[in-house]
Amino acid sequence: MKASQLFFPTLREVPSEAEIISHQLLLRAGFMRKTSAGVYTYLPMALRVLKKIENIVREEMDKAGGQEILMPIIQPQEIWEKSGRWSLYGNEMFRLKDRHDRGFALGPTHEEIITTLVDGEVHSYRDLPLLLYQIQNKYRDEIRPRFGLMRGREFIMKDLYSFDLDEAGLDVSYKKMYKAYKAIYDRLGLDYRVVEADSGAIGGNESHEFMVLAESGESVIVYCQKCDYAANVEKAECGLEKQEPPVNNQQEMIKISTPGQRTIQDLVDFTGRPASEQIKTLMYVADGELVAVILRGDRELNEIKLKNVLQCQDLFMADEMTVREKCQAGFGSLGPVGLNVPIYADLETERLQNFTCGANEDDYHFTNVNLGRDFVPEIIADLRNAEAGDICPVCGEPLYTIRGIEVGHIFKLGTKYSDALDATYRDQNGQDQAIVMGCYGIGISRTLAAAVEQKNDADGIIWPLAIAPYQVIIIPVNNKKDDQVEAANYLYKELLNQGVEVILDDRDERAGVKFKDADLIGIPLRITIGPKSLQENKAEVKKRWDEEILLVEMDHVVQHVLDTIKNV
RNA sequence: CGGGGCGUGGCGCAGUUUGGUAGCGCGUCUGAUUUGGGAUCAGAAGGCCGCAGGUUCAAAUCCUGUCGCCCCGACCA
Repeated sequence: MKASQLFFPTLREVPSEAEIISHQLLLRAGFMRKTSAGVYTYLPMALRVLKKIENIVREEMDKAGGQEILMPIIQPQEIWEKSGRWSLYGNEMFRLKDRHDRGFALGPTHEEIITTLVDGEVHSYRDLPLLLYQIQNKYRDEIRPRFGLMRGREFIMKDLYSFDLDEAGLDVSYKKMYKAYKAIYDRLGLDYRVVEADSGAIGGNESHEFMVLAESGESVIVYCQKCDYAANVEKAECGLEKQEPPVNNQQEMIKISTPGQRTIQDLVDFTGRPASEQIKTLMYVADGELVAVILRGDRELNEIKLKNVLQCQDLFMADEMTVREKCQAGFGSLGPVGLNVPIYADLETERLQNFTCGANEDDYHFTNVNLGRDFVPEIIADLRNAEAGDICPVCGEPLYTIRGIEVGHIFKLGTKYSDALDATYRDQNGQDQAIVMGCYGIGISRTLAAAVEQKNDADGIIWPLAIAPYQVIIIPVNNKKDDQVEAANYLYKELLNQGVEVILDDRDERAGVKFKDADLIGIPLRITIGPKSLQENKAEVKKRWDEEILLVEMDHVVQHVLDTIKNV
């Protein structure tokens, strides 16, 4: 492609709306433009990248036995009501009506459709297992779309659904997908980690997320350097340190005056005791009932764990009015002692001795409080977020944290949807059985953004070769010099003949502009034809991720490029 | 949904407090000189100041409404 013909409107200045680097670069490099909040138009360069990602995904899905289909974006209300999610999905679902006032949704996901389809067409154990997938636009009316493609309201996703006879079959399908996903991210050329994830309310006992590592990632991962353990902090189990329980040295509980001290930090400053010897008390409303949660002062509650322990549908923090009514004290002076709501205690609190907590009276706290003696929790369970320095639940070594962008998620659905939508097959004994399902997603457009987020420098994007919009860009330094133009044209044609995806920057621009643009759009290999090297009948070859400039004999350039592409 | 901010040529912004002929930089177009990291000079085009009302002799500026966009929050007391 000749640059003069290529539609890639680059910007010198950073668009003010873009917050993170991938968003800025994708706009600046002329890959996309915003159409509406969280909705983007992909320009030719981005579309090429998307197609490459899609193709890698497609090949690996096919290799794993998947068959591609294409389901509609627009989905009837009816099937969502059957699965019960028409009401459950809430405001995140785009809803619309047709002229007959019938309800539809723009599909945020496709379990309903595919299960209905399979229910209609699969009747016998002979028809299973079945792996069906699609690459399709999805729609979620996010509360707050942000970070460009990272959290859009329209996005492209690959979703595969597995249908099996039983749990054992599901295990096989799941492992196939796990393997295929690893192959995909290896081929994409991105640094990633597979982490154990929360399968949440969906049910099923196994779930993994595929995380592209990046500073700006929205997910925090804990991982062990010694063994393979890695998990989303939302899921990571928090074990207790191996140290012996403290010797019993319980002291008499004392009430202390703490005027105006509300936060844990206030109390650390005021009492001189570290946050790890304080207890914080959080009040939640779970399915309408007020509950208290206690944690060490330096820990964070994990709401997902709490929700799992409480077995509730609906969970949110209580407002101060509600709390004051029930507890005679406001936030900041709450504590477990004498509290008339059920207490859910984090594991660690049992280890604490003589800790400090609110006295359920404004401006007063207790110190030397002890669990068991001064109050008794309803349940003691793992309720907090994992942190760096926690011990690995597998091998006991300290854990580290790192941030990642969730680009893939696989989980076992079991029979949740097949039960709800009555998708069954007839087994060898003539009995109807629920089909056992799994569901496996990859955010295609998000993967594009994640790649930029991970691979960039001050000059622009650095595409991995496997997904670069073009592999090579040829820049004649001065397109008024016939010998340069001629040499550039020669290489351009030769590379095209070899099937290399190449841009010839034939624009009437100064060298600086062409270099800047080449760096910005992130083409992996750059061939420069300039007067100095051309005199020796050589071209300069530079890798985008490398400073080194190689002088290559004109006759060897094509082979050199082919070798480089092959070896990376 | 709460809080904050912003809508002024394609992009980035100033002008709004104190109403009085709409500006700057980048980009675009023409010409010349240039040509190894976002050139220089000369000239030019391009904006009913988000939209709709209102106040006023006069509104980008004041008032009301509305739409859109961005940021923070909506969990750690």
